[in-house]
Amino acid sequence: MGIDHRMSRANAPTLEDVARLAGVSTASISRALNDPDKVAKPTRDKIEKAIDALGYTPNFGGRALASNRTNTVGAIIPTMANAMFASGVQAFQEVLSEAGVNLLLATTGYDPEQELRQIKALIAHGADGLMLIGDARPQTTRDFLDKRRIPHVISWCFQPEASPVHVGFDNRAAAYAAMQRVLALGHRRIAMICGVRAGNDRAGDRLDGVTAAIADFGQGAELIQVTEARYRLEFGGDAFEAIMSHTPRPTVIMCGNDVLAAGALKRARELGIDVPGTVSLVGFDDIGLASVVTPPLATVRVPQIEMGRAAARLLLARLGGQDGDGPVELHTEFMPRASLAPPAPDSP
Amino acid sequence: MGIDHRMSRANAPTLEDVARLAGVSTASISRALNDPDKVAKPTRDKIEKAIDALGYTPNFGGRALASNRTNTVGAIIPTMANAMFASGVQAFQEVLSEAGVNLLLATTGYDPEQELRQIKALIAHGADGLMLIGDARPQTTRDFLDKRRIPHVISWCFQPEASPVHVGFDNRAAAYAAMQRVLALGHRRIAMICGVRAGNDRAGDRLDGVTAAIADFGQGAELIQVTEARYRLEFGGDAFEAIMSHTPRPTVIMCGNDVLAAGALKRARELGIDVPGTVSLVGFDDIGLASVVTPPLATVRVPQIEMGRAAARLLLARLGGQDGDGPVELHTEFMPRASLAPPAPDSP
DNA sequence: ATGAGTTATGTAAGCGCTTACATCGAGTCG
DNA sequence: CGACTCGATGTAAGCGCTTACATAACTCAT
Repeated sequence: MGIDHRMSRANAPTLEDVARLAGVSTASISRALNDPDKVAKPTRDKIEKAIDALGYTPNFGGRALASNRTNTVGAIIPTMANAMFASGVQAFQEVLSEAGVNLLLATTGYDPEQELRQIKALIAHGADGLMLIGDARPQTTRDFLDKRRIPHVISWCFQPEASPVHVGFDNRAAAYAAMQRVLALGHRRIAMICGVRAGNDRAGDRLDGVTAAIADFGQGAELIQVTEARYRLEFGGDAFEAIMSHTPRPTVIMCGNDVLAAGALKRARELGIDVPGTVSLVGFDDIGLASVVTPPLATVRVPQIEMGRAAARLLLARLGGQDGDGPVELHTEFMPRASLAPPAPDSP
Repeated sequence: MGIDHRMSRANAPTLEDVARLAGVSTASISRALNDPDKVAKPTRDKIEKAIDALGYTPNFGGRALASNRTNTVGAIIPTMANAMFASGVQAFQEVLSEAGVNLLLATTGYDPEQELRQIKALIAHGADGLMLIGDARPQTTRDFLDKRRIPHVISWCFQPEASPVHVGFDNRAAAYAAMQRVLALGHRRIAMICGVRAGNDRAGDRLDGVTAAIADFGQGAELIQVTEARYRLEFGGDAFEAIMSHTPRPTVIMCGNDVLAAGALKRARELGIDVPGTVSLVGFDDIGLASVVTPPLATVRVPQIEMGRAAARLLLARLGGQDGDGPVELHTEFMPRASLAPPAPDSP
């Protein structure tokens, strides 16, 4: 390894090499690189030629040390296995990339301790700022972000009293609206397969929205069962099976996200339970999956791409010293599809 | 921004602060941090106490500059929209994380120029090494990797003559094997929806495998149509529709990946074409989607997680100055599922 | 006891870059 | 035409860390 270093160092031209070749000072080159307007055109040309001739690229460590910035930001998400985060992060990265900023990515598996560990790791690795998902995190973590004055944005959630670092949508309101649509179709016996709520405010908010909509609706509507399940196909299936093995059965099952709903749907097929004939299914997120399964899943469309982009823009603004125009609220849309139908007429 | 810097600097304790408080030299602290065995236990304890008291964390730039390492590696993948890459990258990142290495992530959208740009960006941002997907890249890019002696691994592909930087599976062989299985069922009129081959060796390899298997099989088997399509649901659907609107129709369509196959399946449903009654469909990759759609997709299982892990291990080994045990070949498995059945008896 | 060998610590020289400040020359204006 | 301004460039002092080398404090066989 020592050898490697020496070799790469030996190979790598430094600012001083460029300066010598171009016949200017290192300061001018630095300026030409970082703030071209400060350097006269002819000088800039000489410098450019020298840089090309040597194949010079600035040394990252030197730059970071002197300027105290890395032009790198971190994103910490629960998992990439969920297409929703994957596409959001992709959009996030694309916007950063256009601004010459790179992305450090880490995952937590929905574990708050893991999140703090990753926050520390990314900061130690030089991230200038962070993008985090959701609002549920221990005080320790909040304190760390505050004390270290770490520029960050929080995405995938939005509360009426959101702070300027938030960019997302109101999970509770979206779930409330979806539930209203379902109630309007005539459903009264409702079950929910909810994501694990510990350390995940979105899961809790979605349940709250469903609960509140049912309560506000009245007319005998009732949430007869709630099962928590980790966001994986098979757990969605297990939860579905558990719910359907109880009497009375619900006429509709609201699911914490599309993965759970797809798992439920798959299990329904395996059990010979007709969807939506026997029971309707509603998902959340509208990932690609939702429209490909049979029947297609009714769900809530979440603007994943736009959210990733908006998060990137807000974070870049904050890093640039501006406030950005946060908080940013994005809107969701209920997508009625064939997995949702009115309850069968013979169900009381 | 200037103010921000001054503030964060003022707040941030340096090695010297710790040294003063602990009553030792900065060198000892550096050693305690990077190579604890070199420091006696009592000294280490004093240092630890001082670090805790000050809340010290090493400054990234200083460390990178002095040691010429960042403990950061980059991964450049075509897209995160494909669950296959998403889960591979997740596994990659998890292994790195355990080794205290962080991940810089960038995407190319399958564009070779974009790949080179991202390689340069990640290197400029201090990546010690890179993980790249596939073997198809312009000479310019290869030259850059060579001249700069950038440690890297190449994943998602494997050729018999693979170099030690490869970790993946043989796309051609996997497609060949799948095609053999399909031929054994009795199919003779075959079509393929192939990924875009420009800048994507895996797409080409898969087509080659299919072609070769058909040629070797003989017995009147014929590849009657090949359509290239970008890896998106709707393009898979379009290709399916185009293929099925020609006569003679194939009895089976091999698809370049599961996304194309799922798109084809969706379109089949919309067109009222029975799968597998009228035409069988075979995918590739075995992403979660494949087993959730109706009918479930016959496909080729690719060890995404294990590939990500193996890539990480190999890259870490190479960064550590060892050769690692590359190349690493991983194995695929054909997954027969309901979207594949023998051809209808009335088809000639 | 003594010198060689070993281990623990300190000293100080950079790593490559940015940037405050100094300098210089060429306009501009009274 | 001299004082002054202003833009372009150079000078040089760090930024916080690692590490080669020097030094000090041991151990232990002789």
